[in-house]
Amino acid sequence: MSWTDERVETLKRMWGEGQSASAIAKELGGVTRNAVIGKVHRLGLSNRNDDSSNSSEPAAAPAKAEAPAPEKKAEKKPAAPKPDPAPAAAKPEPAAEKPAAAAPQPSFTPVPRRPIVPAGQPLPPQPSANEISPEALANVREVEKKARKLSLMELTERTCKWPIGDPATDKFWFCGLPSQAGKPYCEAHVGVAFQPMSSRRDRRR
DNA sequence: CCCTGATTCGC
DNA sequence: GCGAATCAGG
Repeated sequence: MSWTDERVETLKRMWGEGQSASAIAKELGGVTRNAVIGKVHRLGLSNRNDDSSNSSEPAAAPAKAEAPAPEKKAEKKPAAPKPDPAPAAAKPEPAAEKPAAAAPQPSFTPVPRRPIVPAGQPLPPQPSANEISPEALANVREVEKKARKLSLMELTERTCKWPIGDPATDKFWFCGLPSQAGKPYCEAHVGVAFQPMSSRRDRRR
């Protein structure tokens, strides 16, 4: 498969939507996520540094006498310090108001909403606390019906640790569904626990 | 172990 | 330009 205009377009669209490279690769077919990532980089889509007024200087501009250091086999420490300015917060979607009055409420509301204050100017927004998409909440209710109802001891690295019920009674258990990679919750619960998903551009490497 | 994106480098 | 291999992190 080659990168036709159409395929590139799909790539751009999905990447812009915050889709993962593997998801995009799956959608396109015939390519691996590596291929997608590679393409994304070549297209200059990886970082949101759309510096329109920038035409030269990739990153490290050798002022004058810069030690070339060919270094054919740079195994470790390529050394590429790049200042990463705070990413501007993006607003995924407006979301509705009070989608579910009788939400499950895991007793301690694990909703670590990300502040993300773009050291900028006014900061008037101050959105009204929660803004979870109705679908997400509906999904959660659905998911909790088919929770595996695991006990604390049954939880593993890959089980959703979203608590359900009242810890003070026997009517308490954990979701237990397959958790998302690296996350403590399953997909549905990740959806209500975390809003953003794509602002992870801070690699020190 | 699962996943994510980032980077390198032979082709 | 391409993408597998590898790396780094969650």
